Amino acid sequence: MDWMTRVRCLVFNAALGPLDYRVPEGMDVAPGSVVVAPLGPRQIVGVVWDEGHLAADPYPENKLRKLLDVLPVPPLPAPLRRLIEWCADYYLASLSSVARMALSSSAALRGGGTLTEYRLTGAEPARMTPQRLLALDLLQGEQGTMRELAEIADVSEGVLRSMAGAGLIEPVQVDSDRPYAEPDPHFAQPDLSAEQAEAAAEMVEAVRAHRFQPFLLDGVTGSGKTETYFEAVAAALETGRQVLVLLPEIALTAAFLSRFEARFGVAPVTWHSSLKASERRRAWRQVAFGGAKVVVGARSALFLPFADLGLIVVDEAHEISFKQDDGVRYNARDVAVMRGHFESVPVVLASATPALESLQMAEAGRYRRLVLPSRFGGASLPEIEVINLTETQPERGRWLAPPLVEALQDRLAKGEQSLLFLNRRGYAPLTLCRHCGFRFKCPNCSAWLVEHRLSQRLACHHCGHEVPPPPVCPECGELDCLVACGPGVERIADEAAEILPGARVAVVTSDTLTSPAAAAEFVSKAEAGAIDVIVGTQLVTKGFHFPDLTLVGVVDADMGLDGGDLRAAERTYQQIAQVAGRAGRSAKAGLVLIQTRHPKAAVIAALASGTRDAFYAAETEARREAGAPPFGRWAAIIVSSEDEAEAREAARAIGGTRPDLADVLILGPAPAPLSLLRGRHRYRLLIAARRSSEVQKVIRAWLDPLRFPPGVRVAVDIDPYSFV
DNA sequence: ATTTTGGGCACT
DNA sequence: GTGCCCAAAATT
Repeated sequence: MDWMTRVRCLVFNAALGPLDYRVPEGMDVAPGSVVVAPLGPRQIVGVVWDEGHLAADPYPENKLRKLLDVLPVPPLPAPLRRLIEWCADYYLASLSSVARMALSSSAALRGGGTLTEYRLTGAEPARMTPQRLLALDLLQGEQGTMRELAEIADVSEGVLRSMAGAGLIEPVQVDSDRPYAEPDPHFAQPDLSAEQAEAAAEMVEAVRAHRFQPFLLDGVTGSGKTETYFEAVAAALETGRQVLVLLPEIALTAAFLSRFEARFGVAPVTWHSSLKASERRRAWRQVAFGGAKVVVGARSALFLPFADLGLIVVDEAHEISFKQDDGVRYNARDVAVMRGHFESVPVVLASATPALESLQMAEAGRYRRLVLPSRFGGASLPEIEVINLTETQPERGRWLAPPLVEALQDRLAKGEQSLLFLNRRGYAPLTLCRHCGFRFKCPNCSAWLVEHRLSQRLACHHCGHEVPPPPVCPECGELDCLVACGPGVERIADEAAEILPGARVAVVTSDTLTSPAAAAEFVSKAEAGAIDVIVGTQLVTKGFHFPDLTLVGVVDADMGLDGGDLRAAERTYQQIAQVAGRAGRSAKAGLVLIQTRHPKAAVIAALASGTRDAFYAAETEARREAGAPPFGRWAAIIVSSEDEAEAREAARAIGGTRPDLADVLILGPAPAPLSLLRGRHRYRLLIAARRSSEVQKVIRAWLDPLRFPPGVRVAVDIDPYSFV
């Protein structure tokens, strides 16, 4: 492209718009090329963008500087460039901040590199030791780094090093960014039910046609959604294209990986924030070069530069953790659909409890709804009963009511597993002094400190602030006067252990399952029957399949209902329906007991009677009448500063220039419910607009002219999920 | 964001 | 005039 003497680039600097550069003689660049450009005395990474896509006056020819270098990676593909533009426009973010998410491995951009792996030479050992015998046996056909081989052979690296010295093991130089083993679409053909086969066929057809088509795969818990969409994955693999599977939690990947490997012979490539730099680099490069066929990842995987994408799956698509709440505030579920649109590939949103927005899209004919109405393998859905806490109370100082206690004792006696669900980490959400009434509060946030007995800490769940529990009250100095108020999972676990002497109780939260390895260990213990009672937060509500789990107790069904959140009822429904779905997944029937003070509340009644559609219909009507999403467009403007007065003043200034429009209602500014978060004082404005209004345009025109002191941050949240 | 510049001011 | 500090401008 030697005609292209000048190009416009996105540069990775949040404060700068697109910049023009001259292309030096002999340099080959195209839209999407990742380049190094001079900026003042420095060098900066940028991406060559499409002619005519970024509005700005052309920079005078005589002031242009030359690009310095093109980095050795494929240019970002056009569908990804369109996605970046769409995200920046829709979520009111800068192009460079969105583009940065696509270049999320700086090491990958430079490329190249080798590492040394080792394998058996097949030589006969002159001297044999027990360790060497073990290694020779277990390392047959294996190749890996010293560390990996030591792990496989269960011997120390020293043993292997001596074997290398004796010529039993030889080094092999390998490309550190080599392609991954390819999944085999025919490795293990599953037996699908007629329902599953029918749903799979539709998805497979869309994959083969390379056609944009969103699917809402709506199947009850235990209906085999994963096996069904695996057929679409297989179809994409058969045509040589790549697949992206998004999961809401890293904790779920362990279970997913083993199911994937059972179906396709090898594990997929994983992508999440805790990858090491070298793993991240290899994954990024192979996604870009096409040597990573199936990537399973967290929401950030959405912006990977797939060479030839054939399918996107969003599993547990209703999960609110797909909404990113800092930096670029995007919803991965919605961005996935847009990426499918730009890539011309189908997008599968799989869930047993779809988001109301997704159901509405299906209703409107925009998404194709595929229904799996029954559990796989003849298992039936669990029976659900409500315990009315206003009539049937737990003993004083306890949280489990007698019917739940009896059910737990019964399951323990039968050797079956139980699951107690409470969406609250730690031992107790509030600690106070019974002498003077002092309450432990976070110094950086307007929140109480949560007692964690396992780690002996009082912790803030918002900013990570931690202190050891003091022996005396910090206010009045009284000894032994601190009392824990309210239950957390740790406290429920203690109670379960008291009620059920000898029972093996496991607490499962993000505090205890800190890594995929820890998650895998929990799963294998639970599957082996080494756990009688699981006490967990939302982490245990989905993805797990324990055949002997027959009782689920919901400790406090009302917890999520207060707070006046738009999605409170929907979220409560989803969480309880999901956790209920853990019960009775195989031959033995399941029972779910829901403790509530509001048995008549619509969401509880719907759960008890299994009338999901009626609940969703009523909730949809309520949203329609309120003009709430998906029938209206909502947005939030969050103003924050370490200085309270400065934040208030900036919010007031924004409020003072609000546009006056018929179809846009603007509320606030008001202090945010969490008025202090991580040391920043926060104010917010809420914008409720008609669906037809161009709310992004309105907000841009409103905020663009305003200037704020340094230290004041103004963030816009389109389609907000968090109202704190 | 980072770097350069330029103005105002105290000091010599 | 020189040095120093801070705000404003420029970066393609």
